[in-house]
Amino acid sequence: MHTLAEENYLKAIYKLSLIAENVSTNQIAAELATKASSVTDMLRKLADKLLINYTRYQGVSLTQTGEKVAVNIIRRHRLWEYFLVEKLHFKWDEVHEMAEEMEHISSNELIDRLDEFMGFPTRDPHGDPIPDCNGNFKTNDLKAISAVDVNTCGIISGVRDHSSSFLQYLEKQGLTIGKKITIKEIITYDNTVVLQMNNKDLQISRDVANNLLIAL
Amino acid sequence: MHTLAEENYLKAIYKLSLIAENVSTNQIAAELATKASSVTDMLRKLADKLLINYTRYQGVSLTQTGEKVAVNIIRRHRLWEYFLVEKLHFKWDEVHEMAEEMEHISSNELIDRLDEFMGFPTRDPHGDPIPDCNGNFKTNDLKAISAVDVNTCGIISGVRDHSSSFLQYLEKQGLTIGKKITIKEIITYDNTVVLQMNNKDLQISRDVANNLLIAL
DNA sequence: TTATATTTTTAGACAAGCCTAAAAAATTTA
DNA sequence: TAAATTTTTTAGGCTTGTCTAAAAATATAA
Repeated sequence: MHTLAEENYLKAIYKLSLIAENVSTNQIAAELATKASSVTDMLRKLADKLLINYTRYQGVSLTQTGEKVAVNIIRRHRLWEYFLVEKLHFKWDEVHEMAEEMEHISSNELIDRLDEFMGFPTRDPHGDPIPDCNGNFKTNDLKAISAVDVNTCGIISGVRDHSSSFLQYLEKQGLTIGKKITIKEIITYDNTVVLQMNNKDLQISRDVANNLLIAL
Repeated sequence: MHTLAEENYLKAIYKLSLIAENVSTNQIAAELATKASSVTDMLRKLADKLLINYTRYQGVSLTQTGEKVAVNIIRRHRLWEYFLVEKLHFKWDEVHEMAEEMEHISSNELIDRLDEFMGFPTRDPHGDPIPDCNGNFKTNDLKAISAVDVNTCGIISGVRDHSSSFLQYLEKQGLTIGKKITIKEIITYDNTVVLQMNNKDLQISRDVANNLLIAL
């Protein structure tokens, strides 16, 4: 269907589109750890295939077709992550790279059967929504802990940083998906956040609070 | 670890090595549906990496390392085929192309866990042995139906042709792995073979008899 | 054993996807 | 608004893996 490189570009553009409508060449280059000139080459190719809207110097956005392809890649990625954690018992910080490879297996029939086999899960192990076979999924209505008021309580439901070091840290602190927490205090000196979980207090840095999402 | 192309060449060389010790450039080209000149290029590369023994004009054989890599690819292929049939309920004629992609997912940890998840199967859906995590597997001691004497009986245990048209034909005739059959007669005119299965007679062509394997 | 046919390799080219260096366009700053 | 800076594109090159056409080596046949 599409080459590996094309799929990775579409995924990157999709991800960056969530932050800002129009995506710049440099942003894509940074996301994919490649050079701006390489990005320009690929953008022309993707535009030729009608997967993106592209005018020189003006940045890009996905076409409807492009977005469909991107969402499908994300569906495949998240379903394989779910499989790896729920069926093969990998930890949530171990699955990203494997899923990065597996998401390029092309058969949709395979993915739909995998979905069925696992009971049509709606969230991956990091709390991100899994698109269904039509590409529909609930948009996450989550807030970073750093963005809520003191005394708010909520359920840990997602992360912004998917790096294994961050996920390992959360695991160690017991800050995993589903846990109920209350934001007790924000220390003005360095924005450290004091949480309560299972009747115990826990301090997390501003950085961690920025990357940990809760449902209110 | 190795590129997709390298893995496919190693697999092809391994497969051809089972028929004849030394494998020729043209044989590999035919197996991979490519040109002899392309094969020569790749052989030099594989030889540089010490994966094959290669002298110009003399054909090739796998080194120990090369064979290990090849067997590992076959292990991955067959485990994924097993997964697709046993867990996702695909038919045995539908899984080859998918497994062809999946066999290149690189993590060995993933494959070992998949193996465990499925209870360490020893045969794939076509009856081929699945190498264990050390690369060991039972060699198939099977015979083509065309190669056994009249009145022999045995269990259908493998196929030589993995094409979906052949597998679909077998399925339709009920000639699936595990079935007990007796070779009743070989019609001298065209070598048609008359089988008995479940007390019913069944005629198969010489071609089919050549590609259907039984354990005695 | 020489001629013919086949197989294999070499030479040179091409597409995909990447790179560096330089030019062009857009943006920011003064 | 002109100058400086940043961003993006172009130009040209590299690697991988493929191809065709031609040359070289090997195998077969007369």
